[in-house]
Amino acid sequence: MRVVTWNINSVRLRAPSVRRLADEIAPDILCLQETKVVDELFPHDDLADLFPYRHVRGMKAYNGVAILSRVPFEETGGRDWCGRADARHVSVTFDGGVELHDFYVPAGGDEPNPDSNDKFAHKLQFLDEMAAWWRDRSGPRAKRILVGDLNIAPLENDVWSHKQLLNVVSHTPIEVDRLAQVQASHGWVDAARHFVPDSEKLYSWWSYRARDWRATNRGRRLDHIWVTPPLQKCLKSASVYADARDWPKASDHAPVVVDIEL
DNA sequence: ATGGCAGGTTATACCTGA
Repeated sequence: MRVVTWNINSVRLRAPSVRRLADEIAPDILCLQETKVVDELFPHDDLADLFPYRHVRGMKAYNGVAILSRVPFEETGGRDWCGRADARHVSVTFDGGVELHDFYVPAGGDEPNPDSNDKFAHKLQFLDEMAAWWRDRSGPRAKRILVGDLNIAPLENDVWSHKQLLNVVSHTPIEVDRLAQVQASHGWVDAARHFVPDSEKLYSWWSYRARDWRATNRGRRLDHIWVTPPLQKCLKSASVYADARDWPKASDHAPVVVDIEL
């Protein structure tokens, strides 16, 4: 089973890129973030032949998440966080009981100070609610997968310069600590780092602002795939499909790919 | 050291991204 997560930065603009991704790497399950479209206008017709099963939750202009699948799922869910109906979470349950959750964590604005920056306060609250929710959902033997744009690059080699990004939102110690609490709250295993050692650079996002993103390579690993301990031994491979960052009208995020033997 | 880009909007400047 190939699970892919991708911040697509507008699913209507890039529906053709979903087709190309399907052609090139054939995901069984594709989780999207920043779809930026209300459910009524989601491009179902463009994608139904590739992914007959779809659970989408969007809003106008901002955020929005979607799970597209070649294999059926039984139940669908997703909840609001921080008291806002802002389309940042959907979930599905597959035959056999494997749960999949797709998140889009708030970016957090510019200034890493929750007292002066409401967006950063929102990000921290979102992470705290996630940690509390997963802590309360007992069942360490449950088979669960959590994917998404978590908007945090936790490790030193998840960014191009640890020192230069220490005070930049996405890599500040306060966020990294909060994300570690989310991870610890349910025993989540970082699937990408299960295969790529911490000593090795690994990114999933490169800014649009670089003239040549590949040459400067100032990336960050903001997109993640986590699994619960019972699925750890099922992990077969993990990678970032950076080729997609070079496609015409590319998203600034590249897809993250994990193969799991379910 | 700085600034650089992109998507969406009852747009044609401004918000958000990170």
